[in-house]
Amino acid sequence: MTQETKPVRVRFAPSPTGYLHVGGARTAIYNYLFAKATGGTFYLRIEDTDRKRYNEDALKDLLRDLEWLALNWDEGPYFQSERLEIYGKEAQKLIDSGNAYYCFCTEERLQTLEHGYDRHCRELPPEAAKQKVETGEKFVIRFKSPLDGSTKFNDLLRGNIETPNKDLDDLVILKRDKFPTYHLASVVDDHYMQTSHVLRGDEWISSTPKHVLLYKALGWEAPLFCHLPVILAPGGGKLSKRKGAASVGDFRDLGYLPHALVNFLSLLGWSPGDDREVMELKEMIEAFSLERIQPKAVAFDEKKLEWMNGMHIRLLPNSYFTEELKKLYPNEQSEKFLKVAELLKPRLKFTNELPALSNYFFERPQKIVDEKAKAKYWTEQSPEHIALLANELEKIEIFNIQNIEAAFMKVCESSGIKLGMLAQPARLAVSGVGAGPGLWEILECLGKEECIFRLRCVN
RNA sequence: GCCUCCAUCGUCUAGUGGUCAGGACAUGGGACUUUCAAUCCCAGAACAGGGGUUCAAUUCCCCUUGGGGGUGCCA
Repeated sequence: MTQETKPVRVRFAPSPTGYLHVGGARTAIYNYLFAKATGGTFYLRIEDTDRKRYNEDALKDLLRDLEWLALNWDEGPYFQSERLEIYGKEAQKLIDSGNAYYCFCTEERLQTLEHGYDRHCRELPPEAAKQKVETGEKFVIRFKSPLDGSTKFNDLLRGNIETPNKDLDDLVILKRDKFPTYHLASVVDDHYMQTSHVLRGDEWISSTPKHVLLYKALGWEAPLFCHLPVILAPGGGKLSKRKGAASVGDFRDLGYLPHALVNFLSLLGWSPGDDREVMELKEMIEAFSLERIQPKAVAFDEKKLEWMNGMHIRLLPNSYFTEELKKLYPNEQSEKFLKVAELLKPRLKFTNELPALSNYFFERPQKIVDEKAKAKYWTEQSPEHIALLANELEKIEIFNIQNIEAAFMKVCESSGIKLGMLAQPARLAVSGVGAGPGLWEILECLGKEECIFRLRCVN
């Protein structure tokens, strides 16, 4: 009841140990969308409590990737490694209240155990334990899980989940190096940072009862939980680099638009409830609700992502492409950029295809590079036909599409060949490749002088 | 092994007791006859299986099967 009236505060809490995977990105997206949809706050927290796996580059990449995706956080990043004192204090509170205990078991001893920790130190008298601590013996602090009864919580997607306490172990909350484990750190932070909803991957479902118990032992109200399904590789199984791109950085390098990725990822496990798929961020925010997330694990279909990227490329303003072209060809005059942008926009699938597809508009092709098209369309008579075409084009006064087409038709008629056998060789002569925008458009864009030069050059 | 979550076309999904089970990607075919795209049209394609509950189950319950996750001094 009270929780419903609490302001929404959600977080993305990655651990800087590797690249930001699409699964993590989607978790971030859902947190972001939920915050924006409810007028809440989205904050970033870095869970860097594992000193062995900490990776500075991973942290940099993570921040860069989130920024690239435009998932702008309202607060943070907060770093758990800077909050050690707080966790230590809370762990001490749990000791004092009898909800946690010191454990002095060595790693060697733990390794001999077959089915997890056997609660060996649980019944050690507090005084004895205290003495050991004071003499400098190494220890961890474990949570004292109840031995009977059960713990339940309400998952926003799955409803009630109840776990018998006998299945819960005495988890470590403070490690030998005085760093907290995820369990303690996230509970403490989510409390003090007033997190209203915990939206995280569903690999956390089985630890949630332990977290609920921790909240209870600390006398706190637990946030609402919503466990998000995982993203699987196309054929099923874990998503990994081996099975294709898996990290946000990979997709950026492949030429995907950040918003296309965000749009696609948001639809992996969620739908707006109608048939909309290609959506602006604003639309997604307006349509977003937790209830519409599916609990089912989903497969990553890169073909659909490709399609969606194309859709978003077509939605981009022409100015995006003219700016890119300006960067690629700084010495060119700008009125050409708009024409090229219009011609290329509908046939781009990836933004990084622009250099290769636009090249011949600005630089003369050295030779015909498309051997396949050449084999299909180029004949012994082609140079002759192209010469006739060049002559015909030369006569044109107003070099526009209509007149260019008429010139082609005239050559076809006079030499009795099909249009394809003239147009394709001409395309190869002018652009070096066998595929692209309409030939008349290309020629018009190139201009009369340049066209004739290129055509005559081939001979 | 034990615990736990999940289950609609190949894939992402709509659906919440009575629907010709809808859409999208992908696939196949067609149109646009200079190419490649884009675009438009058409087609094939699903309720995992078995029990219940009900006049009626894709929809509710149980079991099986399949898949995921957990079982760390990793997150």
